[in-house]
Amino acid sequence: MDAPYKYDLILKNVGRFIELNDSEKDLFKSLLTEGSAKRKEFVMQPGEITKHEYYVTKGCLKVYSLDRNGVQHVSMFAIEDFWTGDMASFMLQQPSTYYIKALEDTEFLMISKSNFERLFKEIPKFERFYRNLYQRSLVSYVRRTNEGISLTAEERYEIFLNKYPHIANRITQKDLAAYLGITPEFLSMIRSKMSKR
Amino acid sequence: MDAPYKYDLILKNVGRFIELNDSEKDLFKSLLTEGSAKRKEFVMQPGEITKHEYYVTKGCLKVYSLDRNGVQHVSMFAIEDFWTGDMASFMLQQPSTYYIKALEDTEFLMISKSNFERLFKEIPKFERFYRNLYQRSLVSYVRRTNEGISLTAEERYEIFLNKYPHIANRITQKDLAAYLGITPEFLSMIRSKMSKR
DNA sequence: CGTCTATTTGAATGTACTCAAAAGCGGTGG
DNA sequence: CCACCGCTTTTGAGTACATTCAAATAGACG
Repeated sequence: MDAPYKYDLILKNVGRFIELNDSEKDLFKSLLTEGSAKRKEFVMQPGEITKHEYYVTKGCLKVYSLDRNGVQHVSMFAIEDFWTGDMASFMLQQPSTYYIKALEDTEFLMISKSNFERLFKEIPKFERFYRNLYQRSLVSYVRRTNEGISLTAEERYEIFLNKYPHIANRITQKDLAAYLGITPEFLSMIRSKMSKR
Repeated sequence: MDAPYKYDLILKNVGRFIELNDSEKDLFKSLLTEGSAKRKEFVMQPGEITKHEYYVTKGCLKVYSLDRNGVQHVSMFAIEDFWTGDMASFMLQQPSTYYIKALEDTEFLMISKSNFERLFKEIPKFERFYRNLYQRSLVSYVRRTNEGISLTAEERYEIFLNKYPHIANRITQKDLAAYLGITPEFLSMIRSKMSKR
């Protein structure tokens, strides 16, 4: 009951932007690999050349890097129905600078670089799918970039809570602080200040 | 000698990711409109529904918004060979929150929403072009987002100088400060501190 | 040349960080 | 099922980064 469900989920995701017939669906599915990671396990580490893009079907992944002072910075949290990975490393096939770690027992589907290319060759419609997917991601990253340089930590925290309440209540404050770009101590202060209102 | 050059430029840009034959080139060109803006002139203002995506062939555009305190935040500077616009507004056809203003006398090519759709219908290869274009933009926005939350203003300033020296020397410090997300006064301090080393 | 805007400089303030220590909470083994 | 251990969260004091406001100076454009 579990295995087919994964594919229903990803096909529905793809179906937002393109329509596939049965043989195309089968081909697409055949280009995917199943993967999983237990809580606290790494899916990827810096130095590796990213071999896959990931689509999470269950659980939660944290994509992050360490700066030269050893401080974590979270690029994104990927829960069910999220695509993730290190695009720069995947695209250019150069060593990644990111960690991907499971915050919960997690299941995902992966597509390798070569199957990604093959997908475009066999079913050109997928160019359209990814064009749309990236277009949307771009919109949200442009927004997040602007928020990062123009808003206070408190404002960014409130935006995150409103936009991703279902993520906020699955992660620790420490990880959320690393996503917001502030220290856990400061996030704690913000919360106590906000609760007094 | 000027008008044809514009199209050579954009065809070369497109040629990075897809190959077009002559009739495809002609069709593509026919879906573009030429535009221009004098220094200090607005190309777009908040409240408008973005009708076009822009490709700059000469000059420099500043894409920015005002926060509730009236402070400018620059999303990007677009010089020759840059694509720009307000993707969110263009994609969803909802009112923009951005200004686009010419910092120099600027010339650009535009593609309207309906021609954008038509382009995909007539020459599906363009899905691939924009898929690649957006993929690249995404990589740089992911990086910029991480820089915004993890680096000091001084570090972000140095990165900008190294990455876009040709832009840095065309814009004012005030505009650069608005891009970095700091006040012009603070950028001035950073510069004087750096020059003392 | 004059005017308008950008840039510089400085003092006072606010936002966010560092370091330290205590309190809370969750998972694990006995 | 309880007790312990390790990690997260809280709290606080002192500090660094960045802003605000004000005023002087420098530059650019008409």
